[in-house]
Amino acid sequence: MEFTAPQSPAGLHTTPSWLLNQAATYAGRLIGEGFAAHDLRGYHYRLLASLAEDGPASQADLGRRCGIDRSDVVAAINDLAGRGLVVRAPDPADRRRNVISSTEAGAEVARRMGETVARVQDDLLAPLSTTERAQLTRLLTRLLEHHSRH
Amino acid sequence: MEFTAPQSPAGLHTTPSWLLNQAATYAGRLIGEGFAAHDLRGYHYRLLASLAEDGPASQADLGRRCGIDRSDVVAAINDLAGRGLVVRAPDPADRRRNVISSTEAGAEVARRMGETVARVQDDLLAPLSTTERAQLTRLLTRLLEHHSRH
DNA sequence: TAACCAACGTTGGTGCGTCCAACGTATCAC
DNA sequence: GTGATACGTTGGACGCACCAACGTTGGTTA
Repeated sequence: MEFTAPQSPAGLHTTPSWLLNQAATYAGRLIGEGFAAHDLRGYHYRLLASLAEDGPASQADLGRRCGIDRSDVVAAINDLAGRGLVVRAPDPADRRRNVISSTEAGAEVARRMGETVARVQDDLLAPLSTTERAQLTRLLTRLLEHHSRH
Repeated sequence: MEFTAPQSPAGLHTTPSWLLNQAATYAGRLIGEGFAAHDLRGYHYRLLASLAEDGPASQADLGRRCGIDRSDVVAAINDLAGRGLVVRAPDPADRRRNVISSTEAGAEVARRMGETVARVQDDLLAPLSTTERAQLTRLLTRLLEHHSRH
């Protein structure tokens, strides 16, 4: 893949937030291309993966689990339901809620997209040794951990 | 700042591209808030910083220097010119081109936004030691370097 | 029981960053 | 001179993230 990095401003080349942004943009491009093969996007994968891993949930809970706004969950679930990857059923115990469950087809798509994601990691981290990959993962995890507990 | 990290899908918690995306999103939020104080956005900063560091250039060259599409450069330069931060003048040597130069005010705004960016780095990297910050920067640089030379 | 507040799904809209296609104009290489 | 290329510009698209508001339903408290 052709990835032409911006040349400047030179000062940004050593600015962590810029490097982070660039690396994430590149990773996102790889991921996006991989997902395009399934004609789905990031939101769909997050939802399918969450359903596969943690089971059925209301839309609001799904949104919280995946870090997606309630309103965006609606649209994504519409897409997934339209393709039979997910089932939306009213919750008899609480009529405000819809219970979303993955279908067999949905679980299969989640599995294949997961493979795509795994392949992308290898592409992305190709220049780093195993130790360095762990280092990077650890540093990023620490960063996020810290900022999520304000 | 309140940053509520998504809970799941659990598998993503250790996926580098996901961590990268999350960290970049958070950094972008910090940067965006800082820039909002100047009523400007990322594109504007990149352009102003590039002009300050590497001097005047045509819009196309600016786009290449900053990694911004030509068409997006047009709009951003319109904004900057409208605020007197930048001057757009036809290039006498090549009538296809506009030469964009930073004004004094533009240079000053670039400087102040640069300070904002520096402050954000400190916020962002707060949980990491000096050594770890250098490590992170090095790893990300290696990553980008590798992928930009395909 | 009635009043109130909170949570749910949904609609519609905003913003930023990125990218692409197409046009008319100007320049360069042959 | 002709054809390819670069330029600025317009107008549009997409993905992700976010917000305000509404009607409906549920829980809490007076």
